[in-house]
Amino acid sequence: MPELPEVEVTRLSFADRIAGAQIQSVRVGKPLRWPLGIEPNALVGRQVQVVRRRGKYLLVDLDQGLLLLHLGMSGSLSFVQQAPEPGKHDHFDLQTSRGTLRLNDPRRFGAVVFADSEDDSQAQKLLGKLGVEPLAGDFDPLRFHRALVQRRAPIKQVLLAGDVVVGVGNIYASEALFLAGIRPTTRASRLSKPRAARLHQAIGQVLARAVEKGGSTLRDFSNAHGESGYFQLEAMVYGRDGQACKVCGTPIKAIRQGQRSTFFCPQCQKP
DNA sequence: AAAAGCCCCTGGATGC
DNA sequence: TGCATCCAGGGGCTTT
Repeated sequence: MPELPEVEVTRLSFADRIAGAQIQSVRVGKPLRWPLGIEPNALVGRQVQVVRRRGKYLLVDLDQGLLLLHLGMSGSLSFVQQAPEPGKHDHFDLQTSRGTLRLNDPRRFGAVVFADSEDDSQAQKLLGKLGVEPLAGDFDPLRFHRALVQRRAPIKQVLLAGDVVVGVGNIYASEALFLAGIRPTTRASRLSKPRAARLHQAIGQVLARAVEKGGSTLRDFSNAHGESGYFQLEAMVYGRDGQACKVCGTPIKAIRQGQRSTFFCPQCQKP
């Protein structure tokens, strides 16, 4: 579910409220993707400092170490003063002096991992190969083009891989490629400098807009306040198989690339 | 090195 | 409130 916009919207919805809180108890439910990596009780008494984001990971800095949170496909966080009894899909609770941060994740592809520092091997295994942040200043079109030229895979799959640029998942990859007028099957290495620059711009544009709209709520995404997102209403191609292109009226096509669905307009998007 | 497949897991939608 | 099948916003790991 959660791509960069959903993760960022989630972060914004609780970061200020949890900053400075002291951890009072930790509850773990069913196993998530990876073990926590620390005895839960060892976190009690530590203080939450800031909540950052790297790609689709949330980094919760503590006064000693940090927690890496990933929402996987179906995860969402809530942060409330008084948490109700945990439901069957509530698999992690961080009860603090300011409220309880709770991870709900039916499919359990998500994770909460403790690391002593961002540089240690535990954290680097997850963060080490991540590409550039698309909403940060160091995402520049020429560098982007130079990276793409070395990849022969279809551009959609290069975007999803996350080692060139992070945060672009299945929805926003299709949307950005539509905005850029690029066919998702085009080999990344065949993109000209101007087309790469156009894609670079489209990625920034679509992600920023999605953050503004609170992310996309397709089935059940909500931020830590429980609020839905509305970007899906603005989707140009994602989930619109067979429907008319909003620009030219041509039916949108759905294909599969690397076991993921891809949507594009055969008229507006050139190989 | 890069690319392609596989798989983790649950639940909703659809078809029979 | 039957059963089988397919699909879903991710990504690490293994194999080519």
